[in-house]
Amino acid sequence: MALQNVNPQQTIRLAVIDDDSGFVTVLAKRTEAAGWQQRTLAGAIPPDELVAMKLNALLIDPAVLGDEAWAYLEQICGMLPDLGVIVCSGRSTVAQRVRGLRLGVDDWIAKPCHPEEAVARIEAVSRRRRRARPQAEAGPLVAGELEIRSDRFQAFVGGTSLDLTRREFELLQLLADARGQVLEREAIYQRVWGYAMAHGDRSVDVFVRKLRQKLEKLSPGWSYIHTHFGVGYRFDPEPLDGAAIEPLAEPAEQAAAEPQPVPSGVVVP
Amino acid sequence: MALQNVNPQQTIRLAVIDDDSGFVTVLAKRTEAAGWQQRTLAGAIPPDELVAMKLNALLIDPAVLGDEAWAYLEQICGMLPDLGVIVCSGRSTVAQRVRGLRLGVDDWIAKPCHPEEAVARIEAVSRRRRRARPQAEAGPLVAGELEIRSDRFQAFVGGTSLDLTRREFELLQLLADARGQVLEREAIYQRVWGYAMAHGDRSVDVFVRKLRQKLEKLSPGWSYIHTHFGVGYRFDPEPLDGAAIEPLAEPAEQAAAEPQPVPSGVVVP
DNA sequence: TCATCTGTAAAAATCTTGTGAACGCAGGAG
DNA sequence: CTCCTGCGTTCACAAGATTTTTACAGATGA
Repeated sequence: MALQNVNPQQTIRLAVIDDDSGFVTVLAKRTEAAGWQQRTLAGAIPPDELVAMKLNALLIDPAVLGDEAWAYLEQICGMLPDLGVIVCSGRSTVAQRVRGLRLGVDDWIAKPCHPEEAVARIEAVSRRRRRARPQAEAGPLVAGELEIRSDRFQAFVGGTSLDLTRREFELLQLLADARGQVLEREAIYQRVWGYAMAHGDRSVDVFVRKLRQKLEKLSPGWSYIHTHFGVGYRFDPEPLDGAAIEPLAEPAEQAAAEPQPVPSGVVVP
Repeated sequence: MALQNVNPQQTIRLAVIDDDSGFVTVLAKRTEAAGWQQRTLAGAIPPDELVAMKLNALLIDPAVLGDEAWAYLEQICGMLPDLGVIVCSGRSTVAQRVRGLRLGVDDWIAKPCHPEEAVARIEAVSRRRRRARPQAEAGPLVAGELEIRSDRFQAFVGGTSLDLTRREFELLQLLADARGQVLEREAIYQRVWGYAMAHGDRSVDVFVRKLRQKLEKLSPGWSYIHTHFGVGYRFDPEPLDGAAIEPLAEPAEQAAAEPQPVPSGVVVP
């Protein structure tokens, strides 16, 4: 049970890259009052470190970064589509602001700016994540013979653990939460790994294989993760039809005649 | 292979509530150039009508609404969580902007403002909104016996999947979304493949044939894709004339068994 | 009737996915 | 401090699926 849920909204995790100590201090005061977690960064931080901070928003004054500001913004926005990026700059031209917004910046504020407005804009940018996430409280999710317990970061079949690693569990949970919906690889990667998938990355496939292995080991007779060629994966527990039964009938006519359930473990295009 | 994806995102549907005709006109020019669909509204429009317009974003000058502006903004933002709302006002105080942003407004621009920046901000807001809710809304599209489910990248007839590949599905979805409108090959190719069609490319024809095949297999008795000689294709589900059907025995098997030379496409002069 | 345009089918070219194994890294044990 | 072990990442292939190309016959409209 989460006691720290003081704020019905959600506590926003904010990082600030700015050397205007006055502004940063005033801002920190406000955000603290709002129950946010704020951290000030010295300069350009590698994207993966930002991921590790699990930020909701990043406020950045490009002046701090000098010439590398544009490149950094582009990198950040490209790799972390879920991170709200707000630029807070001194003088700027329309062309600069347009360039920034096109790059993926969510909002561009002019300095000096009232801290209250900055807070409101950060909030507006972060607002999208309001999607109900009752996962922490929701009871164990049961699917087929599988029981997914987010409180244990583990899945079980008949009481025995699948021994999933963290990534494996997160992937399984994401797929299972999607409830029969096809998820594209990019979307999966984005949500599990936290940043944009590089072209040609096969991590998702590899982890799906690991999951399938562990699932089949403890729950043979069920098929859980289905491949959609050219698209992605879909979670949907299906009992494997006793393969022993009817290997005789002709598949073609049968297929045309009745709305057969998708054959087990089959690749659905 | 030139990947000049003109439309990385989708085309944005924008509505404007503003009586500054000069600004609106200039804006319309820019948005049109960007391939967006823009519409100007006279005043406060009921939320359900806004829903019907399937908008991505709404640009609004509160001055047009007078005293009801705040109430209207609150109503809109509360009822249409998927709509990006941008306020573009004349003079405004920090308190007003903060109030608006807290209400749910996504961005607040000061007038006069460069139309290019307005466009960029609308784009930024739409981008964020879109990421927040990938595909939850689009309910299944039903046409004739056909049910197109974008959450599964698949179409069904009576619960049975057509087993469409990704391209086939995208083509079908494009045609079906066009609702009875004739689409030229070039336009189809541009939107499904993402780049310009080379002269003499028959890909569209080939995929239309594949679609027709799969459609007829599961839904004989209906004609979905119609050819317009020298132009392109049009999606419009029509029951085939009763004379042709009426096989006393099982229609499904029969249809599946022999590839009847029935013209798959009704040619409309 | 002729020049095009479209429907079909099948071969050829590409792209995707499943899989096994090597690699590198970080934390824990000894 | 070094060695081991678990975990995540990347690579290389093979097996398949899908897409593109090609060729030809049937349609269409002038």
